[in-house]
Amino acid sequence: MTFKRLAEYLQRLEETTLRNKITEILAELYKETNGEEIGMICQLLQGRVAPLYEAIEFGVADKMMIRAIGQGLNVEITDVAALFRKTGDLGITVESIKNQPSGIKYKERNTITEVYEVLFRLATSGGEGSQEEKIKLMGELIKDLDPLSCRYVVRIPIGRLRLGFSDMTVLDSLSWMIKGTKELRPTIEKAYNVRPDISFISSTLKEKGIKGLAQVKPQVGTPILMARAERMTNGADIIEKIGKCAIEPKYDGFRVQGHKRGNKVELFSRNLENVTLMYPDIVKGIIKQVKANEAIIEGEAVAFNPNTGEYLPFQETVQRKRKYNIEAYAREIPLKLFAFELLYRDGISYLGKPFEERRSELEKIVAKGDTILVSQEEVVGDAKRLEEIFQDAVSRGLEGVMAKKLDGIYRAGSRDFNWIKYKRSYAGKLADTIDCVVLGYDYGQGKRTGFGIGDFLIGVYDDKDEKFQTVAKIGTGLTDEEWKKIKLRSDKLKVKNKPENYDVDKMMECDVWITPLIVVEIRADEITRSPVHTAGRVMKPSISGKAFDVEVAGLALRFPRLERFRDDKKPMEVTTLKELKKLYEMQGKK
DNA sequence: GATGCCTGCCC
DNA sequence: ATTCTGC
DNA sequence: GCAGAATGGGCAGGCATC
Repeated sequence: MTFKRLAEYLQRLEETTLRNKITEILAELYKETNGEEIGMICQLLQGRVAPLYEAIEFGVADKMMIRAIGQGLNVEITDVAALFRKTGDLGITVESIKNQPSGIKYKERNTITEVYEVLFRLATSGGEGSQEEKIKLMGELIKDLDPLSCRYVVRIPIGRLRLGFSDMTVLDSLSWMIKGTKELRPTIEKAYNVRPDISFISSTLKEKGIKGLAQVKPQVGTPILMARAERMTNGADIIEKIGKCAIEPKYDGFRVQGHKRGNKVELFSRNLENVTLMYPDIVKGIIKQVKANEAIIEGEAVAFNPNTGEYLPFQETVQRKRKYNIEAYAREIPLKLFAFELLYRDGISYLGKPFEERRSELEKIVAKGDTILVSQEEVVGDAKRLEEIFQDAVSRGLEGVMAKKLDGIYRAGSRDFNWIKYKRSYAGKLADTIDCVVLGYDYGQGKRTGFGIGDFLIGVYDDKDEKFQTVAKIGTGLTDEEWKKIKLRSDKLKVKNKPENYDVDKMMECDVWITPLIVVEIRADEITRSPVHTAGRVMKPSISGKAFDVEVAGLALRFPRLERFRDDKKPMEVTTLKELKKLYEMQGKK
């Protein structure tokens, strides 16, 4: 099949928002392919050339792609960037440049296989000169392909196909290809969950039918898609939703799935990256403490201070995710793994077994020790007790709690109410919001292009410096109507240059600056130390004296979102730097 | 070797 | 991560 | 309620350049 033919299908898909229709069109597309092509197509639709658990990344995003478009079409990079700002989509950008009369002929016969192979080479290129190489490969593709194909070939590496469907709909459509209905989706999904390789799944279905997936079972060494939790904001709702449930603390670390066979252990991140070499302490812990020949367990890894026994904030924990200096960091910032799931053990899959059974089996196979701790849990049947546990968790400095449905299966890859997270920041206390002033905004991408705004920069006031200093950009919490409204209001306040009394890092520069008059109430989970936000930040000369380094990091907001507009407040009444510093200090001692 | 920009991946 | 929206 | 698409802060690491 030609890539052009695929592009025509993608255009049809992009034009409809109806998921049933999308499913049908995809099935129609598959019918035109052979077993190899369907694998490549499904893989490319994920914006990749290999499954997540293979360490093959494009290493190409917006900036590199802009350079590739410039080189491929012989256009100034600044012009490409300008058009991108306007269109909010690099696919549309390249297509519209390509549609301008240029006299350059393009081939129409590139096959999907050829395009896939170029993208694969691009993704596996590395080392000195590799950026030039990637730009060259991408540029040649853009030069060779027709305008419509260019739209999609550019969107694949940057992972923004924007077709209105993703993995789950692809699984539906594979069912549709075989049966003309979605009835095989559960079977296909079950296989995909334990072998998250869409190329394998789709090719197998095409060549062997649904029977081909019968042998796909959890396997040590192949990561299983991780379950995620829905959110709720109070104990009563949780009990009403799932009844009697198990409550566990919610730690602020990162997810780890551990695979053990004999004395060999592999670790995977939530995104299925193989992270075995990064965490030798967890590997040793699993070998020592997990009493099963084969097992797949899951938990949250959190760093702690070995001297005080206190758990460390996320910003320190995450430093353990590294490629170099591993042993030194492991000594300085050791990890504990709070195990909360058993997914597989010695030939038996626990994915479809109720939580209580997974949990009791987990307790049996994890021996007491220093590194792997089975997560605490309490089964509760009433909201009052749930709230008590939640309050206790919060006072211990934890993020909140997780509630797990007692008879719920492990819903690999999906987010549903078998797991519910109840976080501190949902509780809606005034202490978690601050008032800020809008300093500028950026043009949006995709859907937000139409609004002319995608996010806005906010700051607090430092009455000592008499400057506005930044704490976050806001890109969520507004309805479509509110986006349109704030854009209109902002444009009335537009100024040509960044005002003198704005203290903004280069990284946070905005497309449009405005007079500081719009006041917003912002919710966040936490105040963190920031290298790029300027609230309270102090700089010092760098070693060479030619640049500046951060001496005291600024303050910023973690998971910032708009709570509401505060038209009743004046800009001079927003939170001051002094108040923000106080809030930061207070959160340390809860 | 220092710096800056960019990317991918944690949340 | 959070949030909004079409189906 | 699911699935998808907008968007956040901030960490390490790769590569290019000064």
